[in-house]
Amino acid sequence: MSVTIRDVAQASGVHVSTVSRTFSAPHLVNAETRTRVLAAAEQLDYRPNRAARSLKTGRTNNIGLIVADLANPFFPPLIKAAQAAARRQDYHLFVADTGEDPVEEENLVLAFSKQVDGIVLCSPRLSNKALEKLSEQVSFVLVNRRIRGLTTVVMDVANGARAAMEHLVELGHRRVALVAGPAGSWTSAEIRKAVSEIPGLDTVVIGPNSPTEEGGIAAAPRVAEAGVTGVLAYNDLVAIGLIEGLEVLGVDVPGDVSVIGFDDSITGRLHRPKLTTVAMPAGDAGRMAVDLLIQSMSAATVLETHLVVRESTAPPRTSGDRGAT
Amino acid sequence: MSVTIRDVAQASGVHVSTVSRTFSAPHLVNAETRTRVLAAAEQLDYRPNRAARSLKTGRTNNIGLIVADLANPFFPPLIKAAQAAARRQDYHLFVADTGEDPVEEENLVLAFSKQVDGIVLCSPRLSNKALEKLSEQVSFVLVNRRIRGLTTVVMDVANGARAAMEHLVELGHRRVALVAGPAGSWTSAEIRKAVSEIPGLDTVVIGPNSPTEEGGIAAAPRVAEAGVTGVLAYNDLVAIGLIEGLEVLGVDVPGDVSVIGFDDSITGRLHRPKLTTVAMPAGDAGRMAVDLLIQSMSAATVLETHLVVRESTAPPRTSGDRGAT
DNA sequence: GACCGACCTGCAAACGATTGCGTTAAGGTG
DNA sequence: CACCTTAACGCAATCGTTTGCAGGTCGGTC
Repeated sequence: MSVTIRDVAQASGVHVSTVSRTFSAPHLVNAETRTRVLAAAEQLDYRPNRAARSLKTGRTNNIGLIVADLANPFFPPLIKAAQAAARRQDYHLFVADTGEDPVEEENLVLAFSKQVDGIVLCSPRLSNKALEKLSEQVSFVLVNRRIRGLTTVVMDVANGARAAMEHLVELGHRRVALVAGPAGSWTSAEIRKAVSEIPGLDTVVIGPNSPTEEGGIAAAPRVAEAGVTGVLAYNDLVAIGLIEGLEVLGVDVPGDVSVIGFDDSITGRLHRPKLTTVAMPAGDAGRMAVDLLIQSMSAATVLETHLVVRESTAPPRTSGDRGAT
Repeated sequence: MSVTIRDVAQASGVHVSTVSRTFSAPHLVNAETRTRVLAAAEQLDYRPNRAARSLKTGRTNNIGLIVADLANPFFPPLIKAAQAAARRQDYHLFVADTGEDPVEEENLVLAFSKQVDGIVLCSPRLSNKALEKLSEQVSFVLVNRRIRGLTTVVMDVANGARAAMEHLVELGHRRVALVAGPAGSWTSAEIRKAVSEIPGLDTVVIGPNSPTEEGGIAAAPRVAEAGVTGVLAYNDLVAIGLIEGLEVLGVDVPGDVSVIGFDDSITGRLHRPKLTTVAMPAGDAGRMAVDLLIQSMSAATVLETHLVVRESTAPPRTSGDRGAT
């Protein structure tokens, strides 16, 4: 049926072990023999059987990537970079999404565990305890979730949130809302904590919310009632939904209320008004996570974020002239 | 190290073959024995080794999904649905993107071929000949590319393009542009052909273009010079880029020029002006493609598209009153 | 000229599951 | 009671690689 190491051995007149070595330990085989074997392999179109290889070696050269929601524009750039990084080192990438469901998340980890060398877990919703237990079965690196003792790559959302709030303060806003993310979200908690520590700002927290456009729309009435002039949303999707919901309620952005998103996703970038947002290095995170996994290093990496000021923020009406000078 | 079928056999006092059968052919083993084996497996936390299984059986229970560009918002819903469909049948999904590069596309197919039971190839850029040759090495299903003899799932873009153009005609437009996609794109060719057959419409084709926002921006000057009042763009990203580019040139959408996109992606949905676009059943396509692959059926499936009229289209200035009645 | 590395290469036992075949026991039929 | 069928299970070969071990050859050194 398919061409095996044995066929190549026969064709080049050597033993199978020599063929094996020309691929996995070339320095152990004579240069001349090696070229002969490679020629035969080429001619027969031989391709090693990864199942057999991993059965013997215990390594699969596969890695798994689990995200909360593939359709959330935050993830595709991360996945793309992760895939490219994996491929560069001859690894293949399994991808799956949990639909924000912790149970499914655990099932996926378990399902992957016997078939990958490691897992990149993005924005996990499982408890610390559950994650620590799982880490005994399979090695993984966490993205945007920090747990002592586990390898992590996190983005500095706290700093991003501070920058966003400072931007609002500079524009003259004093009373602002934080439209938070889902309950189990580490980043949402980080943002919340960071924001609460900012002095001179009257902050009302609205949430938890679904991290989607619908979440933003649903939060709009509560934002409108809160009497705020500025909003930091959990992500771009929520920000956009919020803007849409506010529009329906007759509230103008950025005229009446300024809105800042999170992620700097393509959807936010192309939205009108152009979204002021906190840029997240999703691609860097994806790449680093798989590199750490493949080198099987343990580390706690922090990636910088930065504020991108565009058009969804402006001075509040009452102090408009101050910001317009 | 890890718990194998042998451990389970020992723990439950039966032969390994019986354990194997309780998992892969339960009806061949006595009910009582089966529960005993299952209990032991559960207690030992046994999980079958897929490498060993696929080595013996020749099947991997993996499938590969290759797309042109993971960051293009058209694909994530397709990937999400494909992954869900695969998972429902205990398959896992490899994902990779080619960056629109035919060479990388072929490399990926080859790299996957020994490790999957089949490949879903979305919007392939390879030649018919190359694809036919590859199909001898590994079975695949093509999405949005029709080739006789190969299993395909295509969306009826021709009909979508006709509906879009008819919409423009009804609004009073007579001279329109088609901002085409990349050179190797089957859908772009289909759209072009369909549009050329529409009577009573003066169509200028602009392209090929990169299927991205940048592609749209780059095409804007040529659209402005073409003296058209309506545009059908290759996809939402191009449409949005085009709108942005036109805006810079002082051309208003939809006031001066109407623009229609393709895909109905999230990015287009959230854009302002709300994008009139041809909705593509990406999720359906992803699901069907993996289902066809798993059932290893060959078929040529056509999925319907439909026009979604929103706010990026309006009557042309010169006959505005006609459309406004 | 005996001995010693350094290099290559062959041998064969694994890795963990699947599966055709053979054996045994139980039950049914005439 | 002899015979046959069926159900349940054990036996052992096998899938394609990897890798520790054991030669074998060759050139160089004392």
